[in-house]
Amino acid sequence: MPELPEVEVIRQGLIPHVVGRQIVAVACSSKKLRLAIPQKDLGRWLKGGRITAIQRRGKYLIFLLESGAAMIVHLGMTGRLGIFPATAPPALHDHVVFSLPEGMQLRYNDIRRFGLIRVLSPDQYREHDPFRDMGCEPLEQEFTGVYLKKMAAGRLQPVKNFLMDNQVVAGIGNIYANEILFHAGILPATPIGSLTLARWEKVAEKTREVLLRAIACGGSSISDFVNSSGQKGYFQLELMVYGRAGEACRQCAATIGRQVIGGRSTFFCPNCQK
DNA sequence: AGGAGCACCTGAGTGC
DNA sequence: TGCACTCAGGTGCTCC
Ligand SMILES: [Zn+2]
Repeated sequence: MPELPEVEVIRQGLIPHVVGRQIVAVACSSKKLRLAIPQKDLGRWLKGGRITAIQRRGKYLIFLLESGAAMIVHLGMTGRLGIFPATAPPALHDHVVFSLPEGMQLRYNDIRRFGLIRVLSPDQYREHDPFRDMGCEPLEQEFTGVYLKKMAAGRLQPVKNFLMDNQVVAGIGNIYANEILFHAGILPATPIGSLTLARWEKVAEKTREVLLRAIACGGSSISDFVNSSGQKGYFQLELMVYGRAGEACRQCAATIGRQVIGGRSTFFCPNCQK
């Protein structure tokens, strides 16, 4: 489900319900996500704490607490965060429930349990940047064609793998890597060593455009993505290549191709992308 | 360095 | 109705 746009949509949707509120209680299931849910630390640092901000880094959400502690959440493939009245019936695969004032709850649900929840104490959060190895944020000023060309120097991999490398750019997953390369007019298998600065500038520009447009659309709801209020996004209506193998290109009517690159389904227009 | 293959999970879809 | 198989928005491991 969630790449950068979906995570950002969730962040924005949660802010009015969660920031400034105190967490009255925390309840978790005993099933493990990618790692075990840190039940003890949730009790120690989240329960009774007040959330002062929700930040995003790549596909990670960071909940900051008044105490200086932090909770880091990654949604994996099927993770959801939603706001519900405490009276709403629990859903299958709800794994953590944060009770808020006025009978509301923040619930973490994850069918496949590829998600991740980490709690950092104030000392840990202050002394250790958990994102120090992560690449730059594609919506920040530092993300430019020059940055991409510099990071690509000496590497040979396909441009799609490079864009999905979170140590290069944070937050781009399979859907958006495919879409960005379509709009940039570059075939996904192109080795990065051969790209000129002008083409890298195009990649940077289209990355920003695609991600911002997807956020404005409320994300892509391919099968089950919903925002924190349970509503679907509609960027899937604007997808040019992702999931469209065998269909006609929406720009030139050529047949959209599919190949596996880096173990992931890759879609492209053989005519619009060179 | 980075590719291939696999692992972690559940569920939807397809073909027989 | 069941079974076998493929695929899915992510990450991280081992082996070459
Ligand atoms: Zn085309």
